[in-house]
Formats: sequence, C-alpha cells, structure tokens
Amino acid sequence: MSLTAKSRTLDRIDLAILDALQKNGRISNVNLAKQVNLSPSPCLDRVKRLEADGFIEGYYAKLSEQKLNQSLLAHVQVSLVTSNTSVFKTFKEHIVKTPQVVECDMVAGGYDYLLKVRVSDMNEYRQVLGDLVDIPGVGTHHTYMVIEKVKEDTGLRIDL
Amino acid sequence: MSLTAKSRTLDRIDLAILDALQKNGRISNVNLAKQVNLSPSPCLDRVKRLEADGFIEGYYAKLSEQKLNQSLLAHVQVSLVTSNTSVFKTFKEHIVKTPQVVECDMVAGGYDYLLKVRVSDMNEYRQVLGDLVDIPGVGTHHTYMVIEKVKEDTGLRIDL
DNA sequence: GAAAATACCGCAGAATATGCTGGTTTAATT
DNA sequence: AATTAAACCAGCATATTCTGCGGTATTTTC
Repeated sequence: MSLTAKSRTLDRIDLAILDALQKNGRISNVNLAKQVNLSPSPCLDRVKRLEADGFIEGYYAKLSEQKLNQSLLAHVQVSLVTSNTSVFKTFKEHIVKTPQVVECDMVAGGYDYLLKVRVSDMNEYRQVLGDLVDIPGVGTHHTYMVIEKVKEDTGLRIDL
Repeated sequence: MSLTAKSRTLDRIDLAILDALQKNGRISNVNLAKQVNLSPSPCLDRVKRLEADGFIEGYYAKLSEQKLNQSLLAHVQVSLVTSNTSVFKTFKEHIVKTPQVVECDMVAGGYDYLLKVRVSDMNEYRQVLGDLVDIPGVGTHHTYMVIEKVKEDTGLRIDL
C-alpha cells in the first residue's frame, strides 16, 4: 500500500467536466453532459467520483464586493520579531478571528507574512491595522493599498 | 433620478440567502428555503432577484490545487521604471496572457504591482519570472514564496 | 481468445425547479 | 383613520432534472 492516496488519472472528459464546473458551478447535469458529449448518467458518475476523490473541494457563490460594500483591498506585509512558537500562536489566533483578513500566507523564511485585508473604507482599515500592530511580537509592517485590479483569475488552469 | 443604480436594501432573509449560497453554491432551492424559513417559491424569487441585481456574480466549483498539481504559490512585487502608458499596456498584455499569474493588483502610486503566481514547481516559476523580467519597462522585483497558508477565506463577511 | 472489468446508455420513479393564482401584510396617500 | 397601492408569501400544477438500475458495448487482463 502506497503512501499517496489512490489518484486515478484524469482523461479528457474529466478535465472538461472540471473546467466547466469551475466556470459555472450551477450548470445542470444534463447540460454538462451535453457539453462533454456524454449522456447524463455517466456524466453524473464522473462528477460524483471527482468530488469523492477530492478534485472538487466545494461549490461557492461569488458575491459582489462592491454591492456588499467591501471593495477596499489592501496587501499588508508583516514581520514578527521572532519566530517563537508562542508569538506565532498569538499572531495566528488574532488573524483567524479577524474577519477582514481574508488571506494570510507565511512567506520567505518564517518571520514574514503577507495578509490580504478586505474592508469597506479607510476608517475600518485604520482600525484593523491598529489592532494588528498591537499584537505582541509584531515588528515592521507595510501596506500596499490596491488602486486597480488588473487581473483576477478564480479557477485553476486546465489543459484540455 | 439618481446617479447610483437602484439598490434595494437587503433584509435579514436576503443576507441569510447570500451567506448560505457563498458557503454552498449547489444547495437546492428547497433546502435553502428551509434554512431561511421560507417556502420554496419566494425563496427562489429572492435568489433570482439577488442575481439580477448583481449581488451574486456567479457560481464556481473550487478545485484542488494539490490534486491538479498547482500548489506552489508566490507573491511577486514588481516595479515599472515609468508609468508611461505604452509601458503599462505592454506589461498588462503580458500579465493577462500568462495563465500562471492568477492575480495582479496595481498598488501605491501607480508604478508598483503585486502579482500572485500559481505554478507546479520551481522550474515553472523560474520560467515565468524570467519572462516577466524581460518585459521592457520592468525594473525591480521581489519574490515572496509561500511556505504555509495560514488563512484563506473565500467569501465575504455577512453580518446577519 | 475467453473472461472480467470498466464505461456507457436509456429508462423510470422520485425529487426539484418554476410559473401562476390568490390571500395577507405593509406602506403610502388622502 | 380609511382607502389604495405595492410587495410579499404560500400552495398548487407542470415541466425539468436527478438518480439508481439493468443491459450492452468496449477495453483490459490472463
């Protein structure tokens, strides 16, 4: 028994299904079947298998940032003064419970973090940043405020 | 007649629907209706209206980065030497047609860009970066390779 | 070349989506 | 405060879709 999970190879049809679903997560099974030149039954079987095998992690509605008043976006680079376990634990706990932080990546050697912060306006941003720098262990930080979104690609690249 | 588009106010039920859909984009309408204490018909009416009014932009399947072999992630900070229109145009054209660049934000005063690059391995990254720095007008750049994803929140914050 | 496994299709019953109607509540106007 | 108008909701009916099952064809394995 191998260490890696059984990972069946995907044929052209599987890839076409994945691509279709990541572009339209609510397509009906009959239409999906038409699109990949299959009848509904085997198409559904494949979708179920792709879900069970973990290729599809979930389905989500994308909501409008503008309409819901969360269109101000900032990237924040944060350095911790040490990579000490308890410092990181405190930092992570704060990040996780701050809903405006929508993404947090540990980068480079373990002291630096890149956050993506989504807020409605500068006032809210100032408050989030204020709380952030008060976390013990937080050293330098730098804000990159987003002026214009040049490209955004939800979805992975699929070579058909 | 006002300049802003008609934007009806959302009540508690609308917000509950949006929240449910951004957590499970494939929930059936009857189950969604149960969840928000409505009968199916008015629930579907509301969903349709939320879509028409632009609160819901689309539905997408989230695919596994690991399973599809695109699990290496880098943030790249790039500065252009001038904000000259033609320099930016060339830059943007290159970004848009490079599938590994999944996100590109113009930040700060207009010379700096933050890219998010998704690749399968370091070889592919080296190639993407090589092509990037060859674009005329590209000055300094710095790579933040992601070691660990601390937090990732797809979906917006909804106060019920 | 035979046997087994796999993938596909069509069909049928169950579940769901969706348009329509009528009744109720809420809000606006006089 | 009464009347009108508007919005909203539930229930029903029809059309569509989902989904499991059995049968057939194709591919793989021995």
